[in-house]
Amino acid sequence: MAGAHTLRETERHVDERLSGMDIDFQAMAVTSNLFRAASAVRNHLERSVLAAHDLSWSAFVVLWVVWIWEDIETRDIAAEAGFSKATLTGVLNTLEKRGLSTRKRSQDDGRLVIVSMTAKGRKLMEQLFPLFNKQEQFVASALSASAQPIVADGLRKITELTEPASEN
Amino acid sequence: MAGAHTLRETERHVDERLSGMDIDFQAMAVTSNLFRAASAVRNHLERSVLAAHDLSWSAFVVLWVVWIWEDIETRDIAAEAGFSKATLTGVLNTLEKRGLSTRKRSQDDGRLVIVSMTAKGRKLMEQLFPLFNKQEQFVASALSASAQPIVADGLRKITELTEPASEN
DNA sequence: CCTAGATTGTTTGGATACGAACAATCTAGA
DNA sequence: TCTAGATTGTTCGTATCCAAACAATCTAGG
Repeated sequence: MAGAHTLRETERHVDERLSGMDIDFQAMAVTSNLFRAASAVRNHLERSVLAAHDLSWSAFVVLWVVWIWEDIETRDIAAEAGFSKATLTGVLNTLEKRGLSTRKRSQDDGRLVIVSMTAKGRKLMEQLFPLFNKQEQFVASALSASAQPIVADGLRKITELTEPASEN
Repeated sequence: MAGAHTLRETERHVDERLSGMDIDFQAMAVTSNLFRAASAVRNHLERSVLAAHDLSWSAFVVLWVVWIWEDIETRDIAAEAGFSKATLTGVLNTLEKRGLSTRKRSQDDGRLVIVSMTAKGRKLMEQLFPLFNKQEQFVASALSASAQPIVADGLRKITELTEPASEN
């Protein structure tokens, strides 16, 4: 993952390569660093926290959403977690098989399915999330105290700007 | 993708849910916003630019890396693009099938494979990248002029901190 | 009450991604 | 020179993910 070139080398090389074109390098740096950072951080969290518990990234995300919102409808999980309902079906099957969450049909609306955590799932998250957050602290420690809220806020604004209004 | 709850609602709900625990909310905001932003931006770029040319995300990334570095070894592409060499093999097959790139064995080292672009591939990138960059500008426009370099720089620091030293 | 359309979760088929095993090639040390 | 180990790209098996089609259910309008 590390790359034969550092980020700075890459940026310099790109600058030269595109010198003739009318390119916004600042904007390019924002997005390309965004993807690289997200990938690196996800890998880091998977290896440092999730792997030991044999949890995939998406399984953890779903577990997290259910833990936070408690008795949540599956359509909301998909929206909250950021992937399709088709994917969610598979993840919920896995979580259910491992006894971490359960499904039940809504009584108000027969189409809806409500997901809730088992005691085992809740216990896992209570144990896991502090470890996860420790690594999140490590990640954020790359930023100065003053930069942290600017970055967090900037990322939120980017999300709000680019996230489509509809879902699936 | 949009979610039944806004980011602010989610953050508030999470704050309440975890109020008893010793959690670094600032760090949590940084990482969770990071993933959400990356996902939203990737979707936005796929739909607004790549879909019309029937290019997958990773195909575009590989094309980009090859375009920038020109006659690059596959091991470097994988490192630069951020995914495994197994994945890269498949992507290069696709690109080659569509006549956008070519492979040739290195003459210095029989194990290595050198990738270069075809004229068709180069033409595509010269047409495509300005459009891509226009959308990158749109993404970055979510940030104030003063925040842009702070965010770009912060993301780079996060990458450098969390990216593992070795690869594959 | 009835029914056409909308909504939801699942299934299906196909694309994408990775780790492990493998063959080809190179390198270092005797 | 020869060989054991390292390195590289590909193949294979498996897991993950999505769009489209589908069945079940709800809702609005007559």
